[in-house]
Amino acid sequence: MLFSDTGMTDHVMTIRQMCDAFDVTPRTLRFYEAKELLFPRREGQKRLFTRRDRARLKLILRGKRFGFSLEEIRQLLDLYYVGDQQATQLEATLDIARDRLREMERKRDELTAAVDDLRHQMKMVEDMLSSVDTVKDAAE
Amino acid sequence: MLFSDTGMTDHVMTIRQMCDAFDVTPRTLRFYEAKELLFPRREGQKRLFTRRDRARLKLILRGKRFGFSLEEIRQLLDLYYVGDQQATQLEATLDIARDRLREMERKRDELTAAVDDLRHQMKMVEDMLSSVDTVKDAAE
DNA sequence: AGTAACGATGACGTTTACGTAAAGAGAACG
DNA sequence: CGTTCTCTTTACGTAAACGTCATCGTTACT
Repeated sequence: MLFSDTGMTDHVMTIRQMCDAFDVTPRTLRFYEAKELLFPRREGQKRLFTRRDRARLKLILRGKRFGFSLEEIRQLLDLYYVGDQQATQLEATLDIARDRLREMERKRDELTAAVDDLRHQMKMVEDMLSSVDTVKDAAE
Repeated sequence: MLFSDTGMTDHVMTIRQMCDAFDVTPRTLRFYEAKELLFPRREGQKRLFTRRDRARLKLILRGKRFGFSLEEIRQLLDLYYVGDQQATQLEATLDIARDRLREMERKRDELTAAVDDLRHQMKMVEDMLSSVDTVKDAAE
């Protein structure tokens, strides 16, 4: 069981502790649970978030910053918590993973290019400004 | 006028040509115009998209892939089409640009880390699968 | 026992980014 | 001249991702 939690250090957290730790609202956490992105345990009524939930939430928030939808993120999350499944299932999972990886690499490369573009553009504006300053210096 | 189109090569395009070229719907282009992301000229009723519009649309679609909102993209676009403004305005513009740049760099770095993570995760699954195959080979 | 405080469960509201259908203007073709 | 496109505006609809009540159930003081 390569990826299953043995739960040695399962320090659980309440919803409020989670909100403070990750800067999200309770609504968000309940929403993620409804969408099967998180699986907090229940103690009576109350939700208890495990280490696994925290790891998943971290990936969720990261994925969101990259512009992935929650549904895409859910698929990504499944890659990280495979558990003991059939090998055929795993092969399919790997295919999805390869797709996601390609997408992320493409995104990263585009982003790198965009950063360079923006840098270049800023440099032009900066040069323009400095020349204006020179003119102003000369005029004063 | 460092960034203004002189319009030498202003081959204009109809909305349909734009849609085919960029794989978007007419609705999307009109929507972007309404949100002041594009400024097609008018010939009577009809919209005519210039080289400038095409450049902007390219940046819009790129920005969307990065997970920026249209409003954020609009601010970014303004950086690329400064025109002849006051230097004080440009300084403020540069500040925004620096913020955006930092955000994009942070995103790029996170994405790079995520790509590495995913690669690592996939390798583990692949190893697991190959060991399963070995067992299967031995059993057959 | 009373009353905050925290958490749960609906259920309706909101924003973003368009989709989609209705109705009309204008060129083009047979 | 009628019809067929392409384009227009107007307007209502929709999916995603939550926000925002309202209501109710438990602890937890005091």
